[in-house]
This record gives sequence, structure tokens and C-alpha cells, in this order.
Amino acid sequence: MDAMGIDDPPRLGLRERKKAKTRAAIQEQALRLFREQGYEETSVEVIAEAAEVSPSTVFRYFPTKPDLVIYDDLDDRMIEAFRAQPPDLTAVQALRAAFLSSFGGLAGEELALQRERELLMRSVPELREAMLGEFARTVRAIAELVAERTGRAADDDAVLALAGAVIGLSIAAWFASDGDDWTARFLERMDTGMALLESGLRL
Amino acid sequence: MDAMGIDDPPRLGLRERKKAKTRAAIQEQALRLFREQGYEETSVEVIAEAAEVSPSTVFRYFPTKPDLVIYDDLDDRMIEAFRAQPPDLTAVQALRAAFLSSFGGLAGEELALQRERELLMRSVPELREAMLGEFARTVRAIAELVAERTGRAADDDAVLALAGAVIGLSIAAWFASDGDDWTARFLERMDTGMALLESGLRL
DNA sequence: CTAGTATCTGATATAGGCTCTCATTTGCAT
DNA sequence: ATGCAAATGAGAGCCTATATCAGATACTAG
Repeated sequence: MDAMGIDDPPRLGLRERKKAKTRAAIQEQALRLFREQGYEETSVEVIAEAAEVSPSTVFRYFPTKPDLVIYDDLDDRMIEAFRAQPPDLTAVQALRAAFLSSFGGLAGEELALQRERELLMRSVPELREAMLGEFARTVRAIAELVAERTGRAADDDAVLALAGAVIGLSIAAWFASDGDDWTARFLERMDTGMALLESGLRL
Repeated sequence: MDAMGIDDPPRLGLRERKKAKTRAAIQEQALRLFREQGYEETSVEVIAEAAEVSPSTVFRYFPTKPDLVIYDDLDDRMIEAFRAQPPDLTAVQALRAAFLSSFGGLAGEELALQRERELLMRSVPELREAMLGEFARTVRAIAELVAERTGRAADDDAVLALAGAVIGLSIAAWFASDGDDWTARFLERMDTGMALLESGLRL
């Protein structure tokens, strides 16, 4: 099932796997129902029924309804990719590379899922706001990464400015891009945007 | 009840004034109760009671509970200030000036109200997300203003990057600043951040 | 001044999100 | 196998939010 890390706890029992499975099942059914009959039109009760659990259980795994769509591990992957960048790159360059490698390396299956989530998050106001909340949390994460790399403090003005600007870039690119080639346009906008951040936005 | 305003706008009927009064009363009571006993701890029903209206009426004026705190006209003032900037400034310089003049020119009474709202929006997750939704909407507004000033398209990559970066800056500064001199720190961070946007973020 | 009209208001009913508690079941270790 | 800890299901209950409908209130025309 899973390769054991060196000090990977042997305590990864059946229980944990069952939890992961239940969690995945709930989210999968939720996304399917959202796609088929809309987000607001789908009650948590119906989702629970489809996933063959009780409503209580749904809320135990996903504290709020938006979480059914929002939950994501892309951030973790990007953090990993960022740390893996060679140290001679500037912070912005490392961010660009990390961004491209983590977003570009999406398999077909996974990409379709992302697109589905993206569509929901853009069209349903409630989800849009929840996602922005995630973004805000990400600012801190990026600031810490950049601080770590540059040796500056995490609340340094320039570090914060960079982290904020990158997040803002993604917000703008997220809502501006459109149509079938959304992913491509989004990546493109992010990349050119980050380049502009480094060279200076002189308009 | 109230003396006839001799130079009151003639076409502003009694009905309209009553509406504005009710609206103000509701919001005022809401903010007071939120301050005294917390946001989540205050139900809309209690607010309605304090403002001497029915719960239905509260929701008629403020469609959602967060709206009781979020409503704001600072954006409009900033747009006005931006348009008033001399055309020889760069877009970023004009933004900096507009920002300073609209935020710096807050009266004592108004400033206190803003601080109260700011505190709520930072501490209550629900309000934080609602505010971020406002921010996202603002991206488009800024992009259009910058486009208008520079003669570029509103969906131009650089224009979007600038608008997004500025919003991201404000998100970062909003959550990073802290303590008593919050307003001052916030303004300071925004100003240095925008300067960095123009000169380039080379870390 | 009166009657008619539009709008605002309040009461009620309802749905659905979300929290909490408690009893039961299930996985896990000795 | 047995005791412990965790996960689950069932249900009650609160609150936000919406829709409807009847009654009250301000505007307007005659």
C-alpha cells in the first residue's frame, strides 16, 4: 500500500486507512452531486446518504459545507517544491519554478478534478469567499518560506509585500482567466505576473 | 418629530429619511452589541429587538449578518481620489497618493468606527472571509481605473498584475499589522509595499 | 380632505447549516 | 478474549436566511 519511510510510524493501521477512504468517498460523492444538481441545491443530508454515512459524520470530516470543495493538498506540494529549489535562485524565481512544477505536474485524472473544483469555486459565492480565506492563510505560509530562504524576518516589510503580491496575483489571475483553456491562461498570467513583480511594475 | 429642514433636498421624502434612520439604527445597535458581547454570541433576533424592529426588517436592510459590519464607502472615496491625481504620475504613484489621502483623511469619530469594524473583521472568521470577498471585487475596480489611466486594456496582463498585487499587499498588511497603532502600521506597510512594487521585488 | 396606490413592515412557516450530547459499535492492544 | 480508545449514528436544538401574506404607513390624484 504505502512505502514505509525510515521513521514512518508503523502505527498506520487499518483505522487510518478506513478514515481516509471514508473521507475520500464523502468528498467524491459531494463533488458529483454538486456537478449534477448544483451546490446550493444539494443538502448535506443527501451527500451523507450517497456516501452511506450519517450527516454527523460528514460534518466530522468537513466542518463546513464549503470544506467539501475547498480541501486541497496543492499548498503542501508547492511548499515542498519551493524548498527543493536551488539556493542560487532569487525568492521570486524559486516561487515561479515551484509554481510551475507543482501545477504543471498534474495528471489527467487529477487535473479534471481540479477543474471541477475550480469551476465551483468561481461560480458559487459562498465557495469563492471560503477560498479567499484559504488564500489569506497562504500569505503567512509564503512569507515564512521566503523569510527562511532569504534570512529575513517573516514580518519584514519586503517579505510581506512579496507574499501578499503573489497571493494578489493569483486572485487576479483566478478571476480574470476564463473559458476552456483556463488552466493554461492561469499559469501564464501567474508566470508573467511574477516576472513583473521582480522587474518592477512601472505603468 | 423633526424640524423641517429648510434646505433639505426637496425630493427626499419622509419615507426615505425614515429608511435611512432605521438602517443606521440597526447597524449602530448591531455594532454596539457585537462590541459588548461578541459577534457570534449576538443573534439577529436580539439586534432586531434592540433596534425596535422585527427580524424580517433586519434581513431586509442587511441580507446577511456579515453585511451589518462590512458595509463601507471607503472604496468609492478611493476611486474618487485616484481619478483626482495629476496625470503625470505613474499608476502606482497615483495609487499611493489616493490611498494616503483617503485613509489619512479620516475624522476622529469616523476613525473610531473604522477601528471597531477592523477589529471585528480581523477576529471573526466569518467576517474575515466576507471582507476578502469585498477585496476580490475591488481587484476589478482597480484594474479598470489603471486601465483607464494608462490606456491599456482592463484584462492586460500587467494591469491585472498590478491590481492583484496591490490587493494582495493590503491583505498581507491587514493581517500582519497589530496592536494599538494598527492604522499607522497598515498605512506604512501599504506605502512601502507599493514602492517596492514599482521598483521591483528582488529578494 | 378623501380615496387609491405603492411600499414598508411584522408575523408566521419553513428549510437547511451547524453544534452538541449520548449511546452504540468498531478497531486496536495487551 | 477483554478492556480501552476512537469512530459512528441518531436526534434535539439553535440560528441564519427566505418566502408569503396581511396590515400599516406614506405618497398622490381628484
